[in-house]
Amino acid sequence: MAKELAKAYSPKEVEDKIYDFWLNGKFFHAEPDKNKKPYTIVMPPPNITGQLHMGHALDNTLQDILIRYHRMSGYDTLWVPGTDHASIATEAKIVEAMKKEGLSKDDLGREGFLERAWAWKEQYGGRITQQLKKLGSSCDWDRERFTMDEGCSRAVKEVFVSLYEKGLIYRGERMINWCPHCLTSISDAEVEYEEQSGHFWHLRYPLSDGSGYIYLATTRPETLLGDTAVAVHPDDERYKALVGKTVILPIVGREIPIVADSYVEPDFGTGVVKITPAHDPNDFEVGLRHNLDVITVMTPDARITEDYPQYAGMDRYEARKAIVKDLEKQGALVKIEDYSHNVGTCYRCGTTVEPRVSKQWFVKMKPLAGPAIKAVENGETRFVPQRFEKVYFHWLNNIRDWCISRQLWWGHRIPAWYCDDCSHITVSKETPHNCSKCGSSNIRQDPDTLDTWFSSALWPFSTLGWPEKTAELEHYYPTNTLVTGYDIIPFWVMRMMFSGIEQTGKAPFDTVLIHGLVRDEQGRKMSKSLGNGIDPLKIIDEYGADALRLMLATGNSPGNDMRFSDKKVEACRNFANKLWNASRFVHMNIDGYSVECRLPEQLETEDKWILHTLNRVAGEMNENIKSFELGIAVQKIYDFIWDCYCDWYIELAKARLQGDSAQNARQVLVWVLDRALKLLHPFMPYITEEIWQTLPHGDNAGETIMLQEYPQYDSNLRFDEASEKMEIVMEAIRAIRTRRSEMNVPPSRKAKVYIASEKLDIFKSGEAFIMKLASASEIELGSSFELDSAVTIVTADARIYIPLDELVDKDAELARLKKELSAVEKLYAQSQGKLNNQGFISKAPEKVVETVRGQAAREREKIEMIKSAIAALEQ
RNA sequence: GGGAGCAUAGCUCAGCUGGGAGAGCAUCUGCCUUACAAGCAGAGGGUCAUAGGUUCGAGCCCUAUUGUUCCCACCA
Repeated sequence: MAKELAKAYSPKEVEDKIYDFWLNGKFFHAEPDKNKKPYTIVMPPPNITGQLHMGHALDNTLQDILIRYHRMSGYDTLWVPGTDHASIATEAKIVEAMKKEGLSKDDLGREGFLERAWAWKEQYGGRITQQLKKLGSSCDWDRERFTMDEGCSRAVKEVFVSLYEKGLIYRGERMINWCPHCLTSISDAEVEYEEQSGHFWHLRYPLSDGSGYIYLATTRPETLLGDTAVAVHPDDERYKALVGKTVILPIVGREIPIVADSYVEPDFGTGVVKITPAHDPNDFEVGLRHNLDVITVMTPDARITEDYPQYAGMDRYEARKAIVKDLEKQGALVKIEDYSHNVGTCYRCGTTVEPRVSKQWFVKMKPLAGPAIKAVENGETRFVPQRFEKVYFHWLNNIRDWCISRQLWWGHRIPAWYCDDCSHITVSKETPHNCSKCGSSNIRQDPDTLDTWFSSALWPFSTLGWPEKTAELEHYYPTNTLVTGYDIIPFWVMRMMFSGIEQTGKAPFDTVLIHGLVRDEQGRKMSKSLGNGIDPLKIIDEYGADALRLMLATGNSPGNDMRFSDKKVEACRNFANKLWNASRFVHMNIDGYSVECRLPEQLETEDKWILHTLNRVAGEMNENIKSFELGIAVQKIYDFIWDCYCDWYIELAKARLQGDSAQNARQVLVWVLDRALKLLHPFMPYITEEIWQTLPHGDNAGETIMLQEYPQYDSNLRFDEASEKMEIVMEAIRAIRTRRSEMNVPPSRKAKVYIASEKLDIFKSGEAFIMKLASASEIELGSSFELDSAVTIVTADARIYIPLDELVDKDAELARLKKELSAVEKLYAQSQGKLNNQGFISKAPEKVVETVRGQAAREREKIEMIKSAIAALEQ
């Protein structure tokens, strides 16, 4: 059922239609099939608040390529899509939106707020998945999940309780990172450090005994209010005598001890550090070692507490100014120095974090990290590229306990209940009514929720039904490939690894394919604040999803960042159009004839050449894709379609389509196109499907290219000899074209071509092609010619003459030939040099030596050809 | 302070386990050759950052250097 194809490919008219066709056909859907090997990817769930950006586009393009490839290669292929509730990011957005209405969380209350959050999820949660569909993502939408859906919630409780019972989750008062804007704790991984310029305030604290001062410097004078000691290094001779004495804290007037602690670097500054255990993680540690008081001087939103009436209510920075001023008044300020240092900021809102002591829930990491490290060390899971192992190992080796409680409402509520009567903590999967210890019914659930990554860490198995032993879990777990950017290895990959191993005994995937960032044209990170983000949907709208996908897949190697540019997408769009027009050509020549997608029995040299080439490409592509060299793979089919199929085979076929072997040519045209489309399909799914639909197929072909068998290398399609013959003819054609072009002879000016060669049969069979593709008016073959004046062209296999009399300058021809001769002689000398080198002959592999011998032989032949051409010309 | 990446044509980048440097874009020339001007046929353009080393042979491996980007790190 052939149909008319439009003149230029128009993705807009095709893509949505095809996507619906795929959806209606349920082609993306997977059911566990024990007879097939599974191939599974779980999609990194985008945030429900998110919009599709280039990073998603890249991530999902790579996944879709792998999924489509494996589906076509006969695997039971499952791609699980879904979204993440993204507790902190979503809650922040909702709070922001509420603020515009003059509402706060407390106005709505927990219930009201959650109602609103779910409504938000309903409204925006589907947006990004819609956008993913535009890309052509072939995920199983019937299995779409959400990190807060029932199944995931159940898995979260299961894991929390089990880790708690094993003693791997505990509640404790620790120094944590606190975001004064989001008003919640955040984990170490969620702190981003940035260089900030600030000051170094040099202060002096008077010794209590009035014997003098101790000098120190700080970047945060406002924390002075909470100082409970001053520390020096135990070996520091300058201060040895002072240890054990006390100083009077300026402004506050508190008497605090001078302690000795090796944390202090004697060489830095004065070698004295003020210790504020409540507001600095190191000071907290020092405080523990010396039993110091922990005095919190700031409220959760980083204002000074009521305990210090002169500063109460001021935020950190106002307080800093005021305190510096007061210090100056008291004469405690010695000097101010400019200083730049690293400051931790909240990765969501950018606010400078405030280290804070508070009671939180933690996951004990050491016991979990070990097996996760081992799984990569022993190859159960590997990183591609391998170097990212180092990032992974580094994080796990230096990991500290994971703070998992968040002072947020949107998220999985911590399944812990506190007893008002006996203060026992009841941790349970089911909501308890009584304290598990004293039986009291006065129990209250912990108001906090879990870090959003706690649920995403379970994603590879929670989405497959765990903790139930479902058929899905059985069949599809462990999953195969995890595709993600290097930036979330510490957030997610690592946590999925230890969670998967701890809960299921198996690492959640065999391969972690890491890709880089998509940057803007100038190489900058795309960001909202720079406003340099490029909307993938706009690009799809303008150039088509296939063009975008091709651009993202090409010229990009695993783990490396890439730059986005319209120019590149345009080039990819042009390729789509090229393919489109090639199939238009095929249609023009098969429509009206009865053509099957089947190779004819009688294959011509050019048929064998294209089949041979395509076959090689198919073999290589399979290898490349298996080793995740997707960019290399797609480049090969791109080159094949454009350079081999369009620029050569179609042109060669034109010469035949009028003659006796037209029917055979039609079949080869169709067959090769069919195969090429299949090879290309994972990369450019829409256009390949659209074209494939219009072509004749074999009887057993299904209704979609998606489910065709991915072409494999086939030794029956190897035609070395015919290919070499074809290359000889092609080389002659190229050589003639080059010479004509150099002399500015337009194609319309045909000229007779004389070919002198020992391989006349080859040129004889290629006559028609030389006529057509090298603008020959007539061809004469012979062993040698004597022409008065002619353009001389030499290949390794032939001397070719074109009598373009008025364009020929005999001396110039001679000069040109001599120049070429010396060039070839130079090459020949190089080859001979190698062959004369005993080391090369004895140590280089036989294959390489053979190649060089071949080169030398061809160079030798070419030299002979040129020499006899020169001789002929000189007569 | 520790670690990693990158440095190849004017630009953006490929180059898989070492075996005679590639693509796209840009530039130049000539073409409406009946699928495609989003095209066709050609051309020019590279001491593969620098210096050593290993090897019969290095863009690729080793060492050092320079430049650049990123990640990690509690020097107040």
